Amino acid sequence: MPEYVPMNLAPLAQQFVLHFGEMGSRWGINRTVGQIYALLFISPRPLCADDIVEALDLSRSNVSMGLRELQGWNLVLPRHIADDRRDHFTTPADVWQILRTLAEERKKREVDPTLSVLRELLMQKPGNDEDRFAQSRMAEMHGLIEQLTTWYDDIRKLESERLVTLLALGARVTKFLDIKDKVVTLGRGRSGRKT
Amino acid sequence: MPEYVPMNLAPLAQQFVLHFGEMGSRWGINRTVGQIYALLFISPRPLCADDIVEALDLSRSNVSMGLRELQGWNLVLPRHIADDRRDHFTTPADVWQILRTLAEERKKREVDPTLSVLRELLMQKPGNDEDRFAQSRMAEMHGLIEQLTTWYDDIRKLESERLVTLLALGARVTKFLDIKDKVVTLGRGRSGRKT
DNA sequence: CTCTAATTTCAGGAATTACTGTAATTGCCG
DNA sequence: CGGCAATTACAGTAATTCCTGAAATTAGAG
Repeated sequence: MPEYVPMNLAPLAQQFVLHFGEMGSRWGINRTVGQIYALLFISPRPLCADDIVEALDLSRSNVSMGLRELQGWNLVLPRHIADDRRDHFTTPADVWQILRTLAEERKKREVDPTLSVLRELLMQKPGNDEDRFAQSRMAEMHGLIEQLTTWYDDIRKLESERLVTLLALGARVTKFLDIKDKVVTLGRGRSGRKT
Repeated sequence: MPEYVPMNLAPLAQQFVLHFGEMGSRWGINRTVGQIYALLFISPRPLCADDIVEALDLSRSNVSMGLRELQGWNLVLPRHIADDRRDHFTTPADVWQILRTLAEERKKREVDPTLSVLRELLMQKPGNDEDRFAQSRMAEMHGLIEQLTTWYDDIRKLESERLVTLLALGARVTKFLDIKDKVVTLGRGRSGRKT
């Protein structure tokens, strides 16, 4: 339903903001939080809460809660503006930095808790065969997540330029490994791993 | 609130199932869908809807809807069982395959729509300077997503063993590039790219 | 310290999403 | 074709999440 939404926004900006609002629910944030983020992302200068109220026609307190949530995700930063007592907010300029933040926060919320539960459950003694099977499945899942997070820990420190290079290389990396697969041991800091 | 939940499940399985239920909301699925998936994941044999009703104490129709949703995600597959008219369901055995499916489906739901909206908005003529700035931001976002999806398209075809190797290599790949960064052009199928 | 602008908290109501039981449908078997 | 088991659609209700306006709090300026 294309419910009427009075926004004081240029058409391009408005379409962008509305899209982020709609996607919000799929991304685990709500509509207004999505809209606030989108607005800040495309804004050429930091905005204060009242600017956002005006642009998106939300209540003042809703904007306050939305900004708080976005700050909790480190996706929005307070930025002081000279000669204005009101807080202003921006999104970081570098989109690759934004990606890193997003990855970090989603990992923290969406995978770390599961990893720790899995570790705990794998410590318990199985009561019967069903349990034993269940634990073997949990072990597989645990192994996969560990592998992914180890890789992520390795990758996340890369500065943007490097990361782009690595992405551009993509799957072609494995071509190397065919020819010369001892390289896997090349720059290893720590000693042997289980697998 | 640790609301009373009568599940007919071994303690280990129950803890796992409850955890998936709680995480469900963070993952964009609801509690019961999370629980159903968890149960199938650790079950040594395919289960039918009634088994799930029994194990999790949900209504029959709720289970039906949950299974439908999980099938929509390709995370759960119907599996016919001899001499039983009822449909039975499993999760795929290979966790790496599950990861691939998950990535595929999340991309389809969470990034593709945004990519296409961005493309569309970038075609439009800006009405003023604000629009021009907004478009430059959208172009940055678009570039990032394109880069990621290109990489993903490259990676997703790898069979599990290769993928594991690539993950294990991690950031060390870039060490190579320092020494010999012409390799970037090695196996390129298509001609030059913008960046 | 007081006054005022800015922000946040919070309780209640609105909107959305999830769940249930019943009724309808499907499809297999004789 | 019935007849029966299994599944699904759906409407009503329960639960959750979201949003608002009013009241409380915070913080700077004078």
